[in-house]
Amino acid sequence: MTGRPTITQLAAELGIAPSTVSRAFTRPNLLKPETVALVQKAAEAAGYVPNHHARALSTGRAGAIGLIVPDIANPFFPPLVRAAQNYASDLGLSVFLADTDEDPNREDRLISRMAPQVEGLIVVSSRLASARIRQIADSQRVAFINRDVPETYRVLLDTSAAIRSALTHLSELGHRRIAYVGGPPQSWANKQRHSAVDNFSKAHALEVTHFSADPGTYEAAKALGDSVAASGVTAVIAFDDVIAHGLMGGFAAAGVDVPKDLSVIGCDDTLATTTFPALSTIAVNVGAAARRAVAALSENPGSTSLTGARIIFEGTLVLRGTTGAVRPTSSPLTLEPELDHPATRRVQTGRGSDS
Amino acid sequence: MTGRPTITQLAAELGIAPSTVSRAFTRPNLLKPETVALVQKAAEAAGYVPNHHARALSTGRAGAIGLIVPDIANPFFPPLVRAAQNYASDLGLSVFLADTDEDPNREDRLISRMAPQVEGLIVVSSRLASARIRQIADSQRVAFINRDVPETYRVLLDTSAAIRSALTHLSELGHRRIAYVGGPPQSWANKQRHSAVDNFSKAHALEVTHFSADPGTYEAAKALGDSVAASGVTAVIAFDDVIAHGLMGGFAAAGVDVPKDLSVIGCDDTLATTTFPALSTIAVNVGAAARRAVAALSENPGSTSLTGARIIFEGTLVLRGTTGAVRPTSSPLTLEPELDHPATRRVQTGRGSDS
DNA sequence: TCTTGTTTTGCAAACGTTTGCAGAGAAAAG
DNA sequence: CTTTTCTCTGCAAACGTTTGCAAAACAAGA
Repeated sequence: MTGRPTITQLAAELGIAPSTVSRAFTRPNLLKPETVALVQKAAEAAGYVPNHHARALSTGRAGAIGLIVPDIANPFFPPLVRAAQNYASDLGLSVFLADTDEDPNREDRLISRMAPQVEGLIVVSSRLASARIRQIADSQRVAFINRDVPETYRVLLDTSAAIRSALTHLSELGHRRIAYVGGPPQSWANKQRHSAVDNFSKAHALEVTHFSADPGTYEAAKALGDSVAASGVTAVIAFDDVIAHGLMGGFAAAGVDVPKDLSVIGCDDTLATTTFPALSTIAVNVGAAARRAVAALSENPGSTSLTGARIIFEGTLVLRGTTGAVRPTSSPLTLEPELDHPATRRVQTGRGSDS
Repeated sequence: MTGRPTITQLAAELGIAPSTVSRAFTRPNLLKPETVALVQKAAEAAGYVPNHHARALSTGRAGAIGLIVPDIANPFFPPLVRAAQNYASDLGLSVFLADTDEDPNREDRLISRMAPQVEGLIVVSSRLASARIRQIADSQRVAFINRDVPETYRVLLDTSAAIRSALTHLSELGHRRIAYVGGPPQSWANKQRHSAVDNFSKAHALEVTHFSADPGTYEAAKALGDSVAASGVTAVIAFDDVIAHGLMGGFAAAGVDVPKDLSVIGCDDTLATTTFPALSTIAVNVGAAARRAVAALSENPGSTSLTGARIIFEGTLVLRGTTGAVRPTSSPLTLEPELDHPATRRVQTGRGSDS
């Protein structure tokens, strides 16, 4: 009828003051237990639910956080938003979700628009320039995931140690020539993985060829399959599982057997068991990262920005079915032969603050 | 310093009334253009952003909608939330996302908790009982997707026509014994697809065996691979692409070739191009459904509930690489032979209001 | 019975907007 | 130069909470 009942209506009905009703919910220990019970019964009966907006206006606390991701359709993100949402829910917070569509401008707009109405923001895999990020972090409560800009609050899923394990493992299997197939070039994770591969290889006399499946899609990776197979490498490390999966699709189409002809290791463990053979990959604790970020936002609700921090969760190598010993004869596969040693295509090796 | 500037502060600074400032944003045509410009400049300079909570409190419009899904990690949902979010954003609405974890109680709680703070709710693939749904629909503005309860506002992705096409196609290829591998039993889509297969088969002398990959996961489906292969069917229609994918995993492990030994057709077109061979499937317009639901919520903002409606978007069969002619000799595959004609396992054929 | 102290409740202001109503000018009409 | 009509702006109340402060009620100590 008259819409949802309000605290004032409840109070009138019970012949008590609105403030008392309010306190029955927010600070019941200040009230006589019987009063609390009375109010609760009436509230229950009337179907009263508190108005978040009024509360937010009064307390200055929004009761919500914002979560911004580049592309929710990428399988890396759903588990993350799930974890964030669950944990936020436990803390009594709702979560606004927004998708930037990989567009930095959209991301920037989204941040400005959401920031004022929430307790804080979680920005995952930001595509913004470092300078802008620092600027934002100065005036907004925002936690970044997988973006490493100094003096911001950031939680990072670090795979470099796991990548080193992966490379030593490959090396023990006899692999000497490996490929790294990168993803979105602006991605911090991509840069990080790229250099992890480079550094280790340099130190251990492995020869690495770089490829880039630029938008990071299955199709892009699949299209790269032939070139990778023909490049003479015997193992490949992919930026993430969807690229690994795409490569495997390309390999299968080209008749290249994994792991007999080529070993492949993915990253993120998003699809691992859904490929055949099951994908060896680097598992990464997105849930922990998400929860850490949520927790950070829920603390110190007063402050206008988060104090800088660099939280790291390390990934771990998990071996499944796509890695094996190098073929007895490591002679090139029978594909249209390219240049003997194709000039190793280097894809941006920048090691700035957000590498 | 003093936090974000407010309308009142802006007004004071400019020596005008708060209402004028407010109108400069909400009804600029009521004001002298110069005044509007003046206010806008000052707002820009001061970094003013309107406070959504205050606005919501004053207008009674929340400026946000809620989106509730059973499991964001299931690849069916991300494109849907993406479409919903994009369209909502165009309409100036934010979106709250929540995940019920397939738990009806959690879903119920979530609905009650979110409903009061939003313009309306979109509930996808609800696992709630029909009676409860009707009850909710009576008092809340909620649009359901893929749940068919009379007198509610619901948009349905109807695949039955496409399933008929799929079956006639299989039939033309010579298939006579097919399997339907179902997903979550409470799912409307599952019941609908189940009966579509049944009805058509009955009418066209196809023999259908039912299986259920109950929680609907890749693993469950993969584990079912052997039984399906051994059941003597020559084609299978899966509830969705992840089940189809799981089955293909199982088949691959068992040495069963797709499509030579067995044809498979998925549903939803969520992974289609990422399998090898590429999965034949039924494409479904989740984006349209999501947009329709958002639009419904944004209309008639005054009303306390949505008027009943049944919007249908039909799926279409898309043939890729997993369907082929039945094998010349349709003799049973060489797996441990089960009973000759395993009693067709029937999985819940209920055709109630939410079938 | 009168203090004094404690617990429980009420009053009223505040949070930042929006909006109906009315007042002030300015323009148009007489 | 009035009167009327319009355009523009201001006043103040309202939205539903929370919360500092003070009043009231009660209990305890004297």
